[in-house]
Amino acid sequence: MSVKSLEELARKLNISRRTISRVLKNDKNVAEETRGRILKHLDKEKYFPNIHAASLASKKINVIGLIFPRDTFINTDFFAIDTIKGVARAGDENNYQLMIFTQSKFDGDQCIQMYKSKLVGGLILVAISKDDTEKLEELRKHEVPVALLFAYSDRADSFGCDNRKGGYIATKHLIDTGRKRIAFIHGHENWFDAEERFKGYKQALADCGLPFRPDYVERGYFRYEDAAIATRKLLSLDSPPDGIFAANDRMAIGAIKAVKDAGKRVPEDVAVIGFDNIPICELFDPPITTVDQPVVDISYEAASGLLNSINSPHKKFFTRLFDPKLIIRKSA
Amino acid sequence: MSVKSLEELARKLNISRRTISRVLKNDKNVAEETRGRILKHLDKEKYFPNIHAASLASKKINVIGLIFPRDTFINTDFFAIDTIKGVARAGDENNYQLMIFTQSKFDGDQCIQMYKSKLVGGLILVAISKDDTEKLEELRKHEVPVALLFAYSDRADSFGCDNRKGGYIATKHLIDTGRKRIAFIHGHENWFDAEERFKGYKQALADCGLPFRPDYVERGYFRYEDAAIATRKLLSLDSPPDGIFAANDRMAIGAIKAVKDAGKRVPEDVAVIGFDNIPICELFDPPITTVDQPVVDISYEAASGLLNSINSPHKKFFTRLFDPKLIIRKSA
DNA sequence: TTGTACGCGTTATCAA
DNA sequence: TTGATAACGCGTACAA
Repeated sequence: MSVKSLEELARKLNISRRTISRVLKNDKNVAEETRGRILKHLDKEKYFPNIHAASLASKKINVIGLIFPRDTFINTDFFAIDTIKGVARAGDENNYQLMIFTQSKFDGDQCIQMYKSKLVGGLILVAISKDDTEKLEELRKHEVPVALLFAYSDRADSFGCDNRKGGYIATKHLIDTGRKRIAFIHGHENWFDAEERFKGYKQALADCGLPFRPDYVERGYFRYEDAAIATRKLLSLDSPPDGIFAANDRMAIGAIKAVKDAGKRVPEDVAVIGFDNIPICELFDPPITTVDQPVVDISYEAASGLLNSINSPHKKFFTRLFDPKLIIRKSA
Repeated sequence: MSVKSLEELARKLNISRRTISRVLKNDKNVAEETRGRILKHLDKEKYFPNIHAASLASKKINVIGLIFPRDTFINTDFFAIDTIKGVARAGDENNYQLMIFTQSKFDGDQCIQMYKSKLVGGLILVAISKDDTEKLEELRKHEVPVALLFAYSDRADSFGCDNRKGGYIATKHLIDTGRKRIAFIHGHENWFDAEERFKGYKQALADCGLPFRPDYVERGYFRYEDAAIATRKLLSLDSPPDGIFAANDRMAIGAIKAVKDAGKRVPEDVAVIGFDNIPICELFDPPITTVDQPVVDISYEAASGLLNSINSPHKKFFTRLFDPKLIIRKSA
């Protein structure tokens, strides 16, 4: 018992489309008697408004897109779900649907295409690299509403974790627990987050009067194998570190493995702290001390921000940083 | 330099909309000279067809929906990304976009709503429980094209891993490596997968002439804490098991922890095998032997199957099972 | 080979 | 309070 259009309903009830539309939209300008009659029919007739017709006529789009470039998946897969949760929640609350796109690498033209063809009303770009950030200019020209998630630029509203602070508190924790020779395992070049964590690391060292030693910095490219290699290198130094801050948890795991393999103990001989608080941290042996990013919250705010800028476009962009949280477990 | 409709383009070129539409659709019935002229303009004018107008006119929808009930996220989060990858790939290949919905619990009405309102052309339902499977009848009545992913019913095409075989090879591996007293840590009631894995477990025992002992079966509800409790219980038996097959990796981790905490070694004293091959397995200490489901492939096929049934609806449904693979690491 | 004109199912303006 | 009617932008049967 379902009816395919307002028109059909209207004919059945001998009432104009417009009036039915009014009751559907809760418009008050309808006689109670008429409203009742329509509602009763609506109950048993099951009418589903055609979204395309509505969008076409109203020029409104209740869909936002979430873009995951696949080449960054290596770093984002573990929080993709939390991201989706946060964005979906904001969407639900505002009656927006969520469309997900995974691109092999960030593709600005495709983004413009999706917007211009009215597929989406705006886009959330997840963890695009510094290079990709340049391409935002193009999107801006086309007035595509955009929110950056875990990426930063002055060409779009940006949402992320205060990674510098995170790097600071991680390093500070190592210092506070008595470590004097603290190494840093760096992530990718051109990656905002690792860069900021590195700055926090250096700042903490400086604030506490510890020297910054370039030989205590190795690249691990966010991968645990590379972090293990980096760690072996660090351990073979004349004066090996007694604390390691890895720019993400995956690398912390690699570091811990390397330390163990070298016959040393974590945290007694070398303390290791990570970043991200991925699920494995809690289950690992030893449980990994790390820095937590409130991914769901950040994503929720990014989506809310996007919806906001869809409804009231602005030219002046902002960056919103969320506080990271130290999670102390056993590895440091 | 962008033009908002075919109409506008047509006026600029003094050519009818219909002809432009023809070159856009690669229709051959266009004079080469005309085609060239149009293409040249298209280059600089940047025209993006309005998707809603197209859908409205053609009655075709190039969007499929992927539904994740949140109450099952505890078991699905780790493969959600792989699922999205597989589905997105199938979509890309067929020019379909992907829309994602996370429902707090499976909501058939909302599914019907999305289909009837033309938001999506079909749906992939991920890991809905046996109970929810009942609600499919309603979707069928409304002729919603549906593919079940990691769930099974004779009311819709179903795609998943051959969990019984998986349970069989996991148990068989324990037996083959000399274990005689093999326990099973069960998942949730009403969960297809755990049930099937359990059947495989029993089958393997039977085939190898080992007795099935009800006291060797404990529920772990897919959670690692509960699995740890279950394991403690198992270890306190008069004749404790020397091998444990946990219905998922999360529980395998709990089991391993409990075994270690009891002062025993894995795998020497108790071998532990899991299921799913989640990322942590490889990184865990010891690395966890488990059974891998080809999640991306299964998802890809589910999506392809859905697209297929959108284009040629069928009343007779099928179930397609994919082969699991034993991944031997150190825990068993 | 090209073009006309109607239909798709809404929204929204304006008049009754 | 209600109802014609014109958009919205594209697809397509049919005609030229």
